[in-house]
Amino acid sequence: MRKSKADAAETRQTIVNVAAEEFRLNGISATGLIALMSKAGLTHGGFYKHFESKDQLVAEACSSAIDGLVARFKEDSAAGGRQGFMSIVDSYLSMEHRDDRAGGCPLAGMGSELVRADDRARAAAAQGFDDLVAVMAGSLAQEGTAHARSDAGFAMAAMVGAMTMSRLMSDPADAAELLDDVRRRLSLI
Amino acid sequence: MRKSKADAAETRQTIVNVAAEEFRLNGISATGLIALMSKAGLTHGGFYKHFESKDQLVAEACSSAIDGLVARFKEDSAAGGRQGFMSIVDSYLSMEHRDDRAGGCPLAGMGSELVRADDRARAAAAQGFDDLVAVMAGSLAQEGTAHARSDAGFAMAAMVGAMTMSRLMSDPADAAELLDDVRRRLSLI
DNA sequence: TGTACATCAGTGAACGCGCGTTCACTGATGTAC
DNA sequence: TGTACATCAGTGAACGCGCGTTCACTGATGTAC
Repeated sequence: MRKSKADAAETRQTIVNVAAEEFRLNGISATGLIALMSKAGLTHGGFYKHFESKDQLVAEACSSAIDGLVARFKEDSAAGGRQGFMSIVDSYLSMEHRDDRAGGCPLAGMGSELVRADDRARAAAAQGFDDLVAVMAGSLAQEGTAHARSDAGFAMAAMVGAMTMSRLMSDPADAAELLDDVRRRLSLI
Repeated sequence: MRKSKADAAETRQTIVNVAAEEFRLNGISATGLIALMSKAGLTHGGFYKHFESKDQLVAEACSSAIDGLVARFKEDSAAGGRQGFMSIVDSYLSMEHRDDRAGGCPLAGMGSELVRADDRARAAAAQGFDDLVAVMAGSLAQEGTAHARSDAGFAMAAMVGAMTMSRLMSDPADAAELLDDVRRRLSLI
């Protein structure tokens, strides 16, 4: 049942998208390829027609998820300046983001697993962090903030940590309080 | 080959200690009980004489690692005040900590995995975050800082995020730069 | 204090299961003439 | 444009392996008398 090139490319993209969600939701090593392919509407045997290994998929799924977040950062900060910067911060540090692991920031969703991941995945994550920081720094620089880059790096690290820690807390009120504290503090940068 | 009560208690503690290291170093789901028991100098069969399940061990190992870190926070901040606070920050955001995953902060080492872990482990991690924040807030409060608690929560979240992100970076210089930026920023709290 | 027996920490084989990966096969797509 | 054939996306069974967990067994420890 050979599929057309267009169909095959679409299938491949579907697998990457499903993987990006599942890895963020359930973790990388806890997500099996059989369940993953089944979620994508396929049987597992065809996996290796698209990817050389699970590690390669991890790297691509990570890149894809990061690219999506970078795009959202750009949308959020369209206004530019301090206002653009704070739009990113507010959107990132929201309870909606906390409760949407599957669609949220991959650095918060898979952070500690990415540290141990394949070189390609780790490199993609590190590059992604830089890209996100660059978007934030871009907004800050418009205001002439002296240390836009390092301020943005600081903010991004704080945001990833706050999101991860907020998800540990069982009481949503505690989570909201932490996110709020961090949001308020970052507005003073 | 029954062992004395004292020996058995020591064995149990050894397993928890080895687990706390291995989980932080290699991840929770990537660490198998057979390898873990072997590292503790035992065969795997005896595991269930001490723990009811792997999940229980995860929770205990997490608590144990957190307790160790809380103790270090207290030592570091013995001077109290802003100086005590910054001693914690400097020690946490060091390259030595970045390169010592096995002995470092469990929130940074297993953060995204703990979010998905057993309720007991997640609760232990959340409690641990609170405990660490409490120590930092204690130091800040001595200076009469108005919002000691929320400042400490902000600092802790930023530290966990910065440590995790710094470990993604392959170039140690990049990692050091991020840690330094965050350290400098937190000194301005 | 000495003896008989129950307890149980630790051993090592075994369990069912899901993992990542491979492979022979199918049949529609793409290509060469 | 029509035909013959090679390509290859997707299927489903199978692979070896390591996982968490169970269990019969061993023999030193702990306890009752």
